[in-house]
Amino acid sequence: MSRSTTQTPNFTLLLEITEQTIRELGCNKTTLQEIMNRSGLSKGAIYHYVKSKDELFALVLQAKMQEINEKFNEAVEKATNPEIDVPLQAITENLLPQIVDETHISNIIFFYLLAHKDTPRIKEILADMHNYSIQLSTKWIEIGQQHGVIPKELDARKTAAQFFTYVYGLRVQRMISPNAAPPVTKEQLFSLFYHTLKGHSN
Amino acid sequence: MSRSTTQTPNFTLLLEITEQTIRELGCNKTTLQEIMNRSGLSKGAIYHYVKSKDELFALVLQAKMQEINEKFNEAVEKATNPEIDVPLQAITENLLPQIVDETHISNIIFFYLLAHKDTPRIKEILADMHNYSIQLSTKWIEIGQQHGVIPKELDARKTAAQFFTYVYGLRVQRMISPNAAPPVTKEQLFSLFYHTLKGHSN
Amino acid sequence: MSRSTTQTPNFTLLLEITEQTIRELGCNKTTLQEIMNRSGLSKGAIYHYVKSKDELFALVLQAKMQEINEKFNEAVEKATNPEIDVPLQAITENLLPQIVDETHISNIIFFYLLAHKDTPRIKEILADMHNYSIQLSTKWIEIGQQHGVIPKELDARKTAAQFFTYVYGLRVQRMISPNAAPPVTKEQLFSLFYHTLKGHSN
Amino acid sequence: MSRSTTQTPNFTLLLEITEQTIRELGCNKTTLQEIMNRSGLSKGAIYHYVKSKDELFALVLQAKMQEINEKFNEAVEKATNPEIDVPLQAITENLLPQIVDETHISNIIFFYLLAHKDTPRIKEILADMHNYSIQLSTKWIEIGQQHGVIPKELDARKTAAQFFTYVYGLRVQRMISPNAAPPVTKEQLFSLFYHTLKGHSN
DNA sequence: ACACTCGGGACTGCCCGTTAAT
DNA sequence: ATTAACGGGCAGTCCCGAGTGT
Repeated sequence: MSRSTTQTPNFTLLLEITEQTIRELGCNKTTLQEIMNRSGLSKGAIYHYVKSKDELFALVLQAKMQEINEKFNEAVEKATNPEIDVPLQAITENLLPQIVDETHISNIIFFYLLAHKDTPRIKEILADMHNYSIQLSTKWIEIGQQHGVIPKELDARKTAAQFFTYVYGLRVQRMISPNAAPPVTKEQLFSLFYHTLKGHSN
Repeated sequence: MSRSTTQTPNFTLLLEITEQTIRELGCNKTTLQEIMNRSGLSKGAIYHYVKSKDELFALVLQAKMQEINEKFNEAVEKATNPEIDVPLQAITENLLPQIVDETHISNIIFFYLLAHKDTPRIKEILADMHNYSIQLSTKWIEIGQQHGVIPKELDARKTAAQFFTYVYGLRVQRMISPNAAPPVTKEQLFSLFYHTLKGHSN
Repeated sequence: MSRSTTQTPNFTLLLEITEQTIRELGCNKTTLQEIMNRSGLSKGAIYHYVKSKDELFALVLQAKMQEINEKFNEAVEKATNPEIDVPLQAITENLLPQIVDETHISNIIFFYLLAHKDTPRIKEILADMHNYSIQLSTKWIEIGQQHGVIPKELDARKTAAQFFTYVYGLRVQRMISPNAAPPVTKEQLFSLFYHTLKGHSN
Repeated sequence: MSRSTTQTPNFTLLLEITEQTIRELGCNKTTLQEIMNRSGLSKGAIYHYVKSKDELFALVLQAKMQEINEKFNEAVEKATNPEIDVPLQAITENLLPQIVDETHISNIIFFYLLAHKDTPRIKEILADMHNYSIQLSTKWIEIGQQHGVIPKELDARKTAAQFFTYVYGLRVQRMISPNAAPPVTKEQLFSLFYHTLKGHSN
């Protein structure tokens, strides 16, 4: 899949249709047949863009991550720009929930892929996704440290990892009992985060 | 499936074979055909005991939980018996790792089922499993409180839930990057646990 | 199946449940499982009364025929009793429609069995059913002849056969296009019948 | 299924094999497995051409109808061509028996489908088949009227419908008791036909 | 580069019927 | 007379690749 391929209208369509279908039917019931019907693309066409159904799903997930990344970079730019006074907490309030509270599609795809991790390609994508998240989070902590909001002696990367452990836990819990656990509030998340920070040097 | 059915030799065999096969091939590649070949049972026989492949997997998981439960009860009996001086920590050391460090089959099945939670029956089993774990953990905390090891003002159930959130997170992380995250040691787990206890009243 | 068996409460129940289920779901979707669920009988119990699912269906059909037979005999009794003046036409008007206009279950079962006639047992039952119908009809014509309503030179049996050929045709047509063919009125049927009578000596 | 698909060698093969198999084993015992074995086609290949086993059978039936249609058109051409002197009766003698005396496969498939008419698709095909037959017959009667062999005051379509009712009846009877009812002779059929014509205006 | 038809093979779940035991 | 346990066949679904055209 070349770079240029990524921008093909049909490929974009494919991704959108897939996302929409997963949203409606869930991953398991989203068959190639359904995607074919909805998109008008043929099986051959789909497999021209993508090596497997799982990879297709993974690409949808990646696209979602891209979006978050862009928003993050914008926020970072503002935060690091001394001219603009954006407290770190603002980032937390706007951005973190998106990462955590993924009731939406990313979460569904994520756990679908997790169950298919015996496919090497999937495992790889999953690991990438994880590293990417950690990276994002790390950077964010570092900025906090620069601003003096987070103690500088912390290992940013380790802290990020710790934090994400909890986030994963929250996601699982939400999947198991969606109503039992109320959606995480900004406040909870924030306090949790600082708690993680202070607690462990691990 | 009546209670008596559970003890049928063939049913026990079925569970064992399934467990073994999952261990070797993973959930996705564990086909009914393979189980049929290995166990010598026919498809009809299997479906006599079980309503679907997913339910079969879920039953293996439940059986594993049963084992843990029994061990737990034994431990509790010793812990509550004043004659026998078994410090609470012993439970933690022996039992908790089993719950958390499930590199083994339970974890694999768990995440397989999580990806199939759109099947109502599976969702149900998953919720049961969760509640069951929380229950176990709650009881364990309460014993700790009776022995004065754990502060009595804590809400045992909430604490247990908190704790398990983290445990789930650990499991996910281990699945994504098995080598990145080193196996959780007893000490870590114990400290984590007490940390959770102290931290939140949430 | 002994004679006594036929009166067993469970057997009666079985027949009723089956009939009801066929009425709701049609023959093809009426599975043994469904009948088991509804009746509370186990598979073994059912197979104690009946040799196969097809035979079960056939028995329901036979039971229906029994009912018609009884009504017929009552009518015949009245018709042959000189004291009671019941014109032959009364029989025609009340009884024939039941035989012909079987939008109801008998028709459904009949054609279901027809498609399974390669099973010797079914073929046999079907033939019985046919002969039985002809017999009934023959007797009816003969009564008509005794009363002078039907010309005596007709071969009652052949006429009955001819008549039924047409009736079968009507049933098929009704199944293929239920709305196209309007329900046969008493008048039509009666005229058809007399027409058949007059027409062929064949 | 596009028009071109219909001429694919494999599709033609599929139809032929299916027909042959039904001829040998009957509809119920004609399994996909058997067709796969005989044709060498895979299940995927078959389901590429056809949506279900029933549809496959229906297509065989349609193909048979096509054949009759072509023969009919040839005959019609000769009959309407004043140069060629072909009495109408010739058509009747050669063609009608084919329609009626279907001891062969069409009849078997027809009643198989009739028992599966709860599938909407099948019901549709069945209705088509019926209309098609009526159309054919209607045209044939009209030609007869033009040639002065059949009284012009008859409603051709209604007469055709009446006629087919009887034909269906004959088919059923033949299926129930093949030996009881001797194969319909040309003479019988012809007489029946004219009888139908004269009798009803209905 | 892009698209599609055709085809292959694996797998699940369903369903009917049988048998051993009681 | 009734049940649980069991066997095995079948249809339909699905993912995917091979070959073809454009």
